[in-house]
Amino acid sequence: MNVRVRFAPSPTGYLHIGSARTALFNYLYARHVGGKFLLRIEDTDLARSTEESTRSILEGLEWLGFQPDEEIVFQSDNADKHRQTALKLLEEGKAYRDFTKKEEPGDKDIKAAIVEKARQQGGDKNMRDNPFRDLSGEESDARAAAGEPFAVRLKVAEEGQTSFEDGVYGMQERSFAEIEDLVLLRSDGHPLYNLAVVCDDIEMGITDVIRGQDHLTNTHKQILIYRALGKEPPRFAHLPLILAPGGKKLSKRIHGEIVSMTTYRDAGFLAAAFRNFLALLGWSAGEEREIYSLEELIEKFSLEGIHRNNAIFNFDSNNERRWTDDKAIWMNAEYIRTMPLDQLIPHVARELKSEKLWRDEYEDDDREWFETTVDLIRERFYTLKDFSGQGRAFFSEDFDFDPKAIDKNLKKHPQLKEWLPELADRFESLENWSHDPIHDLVSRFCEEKETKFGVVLNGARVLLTGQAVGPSMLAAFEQIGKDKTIMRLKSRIAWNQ
RNA sequence: GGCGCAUUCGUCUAGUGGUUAGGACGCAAGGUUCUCAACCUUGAAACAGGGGUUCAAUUCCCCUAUGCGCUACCA
Repeated sequence: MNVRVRFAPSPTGYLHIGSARTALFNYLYARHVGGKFLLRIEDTDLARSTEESTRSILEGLEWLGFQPDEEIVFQSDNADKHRQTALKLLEEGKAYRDFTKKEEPGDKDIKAAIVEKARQQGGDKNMRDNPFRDLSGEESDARAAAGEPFAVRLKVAEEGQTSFEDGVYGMQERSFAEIEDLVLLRSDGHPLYNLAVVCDDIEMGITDVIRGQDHLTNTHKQILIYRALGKEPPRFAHLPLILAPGGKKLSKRIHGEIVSMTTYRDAGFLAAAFRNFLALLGWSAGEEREIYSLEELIEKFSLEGIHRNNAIFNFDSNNERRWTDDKAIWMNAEYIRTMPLDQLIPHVARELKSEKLWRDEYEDDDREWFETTVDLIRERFYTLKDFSGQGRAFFSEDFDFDPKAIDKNLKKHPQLKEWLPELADRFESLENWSHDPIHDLVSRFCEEKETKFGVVLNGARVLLTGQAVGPSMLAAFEQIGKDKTIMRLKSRIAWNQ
């Protein structure tokens, strides 16, 4: 049978890191076995679903490169079918009408109220004590005909258990005594999650459900629905969760933007690097290496390599340098400095365009210059943003001077105020503007002034790039070019700051 | 409260009934250097606790602790 998997987010916020990894694993699994990767938007909770969320999720997926193989399914479009299915189960006696009045939510937090109620009921709760469970068909029909509102509940058998072999967690069993007669249809006719998921998964021909471990107990309920419908359930595999530092829940409300995929896209991460990072959060190929291309991930991916324990996404919101996981930052830097230059170039171009630093010549006449420059400066960059930030002076005259750099490398050596313009004069007469002649000239200049090479070069670095750190100055002179080098060495702007 | 899942360096993880418990990030020290990275070398850093089983347990079993999940006419 051809494998068909789906990623099924509910559009109640942007694509967060846990969902992104679920999408990744579904994608890798599908590609590994040559199956299809589908996308379903679970927007049945009209009150909380927004189009904006849907758009944001789609954007996140697009950035990561996970395009669905078939048309996107919107769950709300199938509400009628879900309803029909519930009614069919009702007709067949596999479900029943519950005429209990719907409880209005109290003032308290819904979640807290549920836990409180559960605590009071303890372990003694009889899941089959609903008085309408065994109501006669005639009476049930009559009350419904009279217009009395009802919810539809699945009639779970008294005795027995559900079981399934989870692709990650192994054999899972649950006694019926632990499963309530779950509501399929609300009293307003609205189909609920478990029903909708099962119906759609059947409809879409899903063979493997790979989702977060938070659905582990739902799976038993869903299997009951499959059975009631006379369908064979798909295979299931549940993924460990991604937690915040300290092992706490990673939440949009508390942790904010840091959990959103678009944050990483906008912060200058490469999708390839972030995918790679995500893949290693809860999965391993069992080897001592960290860098994997998408193709390699697809080739090596297997459910067996997925861990059972939750992983912590490490970050420190009080530390600017550690705003997100160290390893993610490292991996992005690793990609930036080691990936094939021709693959990096388009990303840099996009960044420069968005910062208005792009010139069309970079694509034709100055293409070679552009490539060499990118190759030179990428060595110490962490994100694509650095190309328009730290690397700005290579692409524009409009760059800022780092005050610390001025103090440390310029003002500490007041003689540089005379020396650097003098060096510029010497450069004027240099015919061959390339590394070796520049080196010889500077080194003779330093001997003459009886100063260290570094003093002059570091001073020049501040005037030429505005930074205290950067690539080799000799290479920088060459790349920035003779005219601009001379001009910047003579500039007084930095000195006056 | 009930049910379920989990527990190897700070973090991501490898691994085995007998290992100096390996790698990566981060951290520290040193080397290199025009700066900073990169790179190289080195270092600190872990089997949650208690019982079993066994000649031998980090590995198998049980208990405890801790964390997480579920416990809705949410998804």
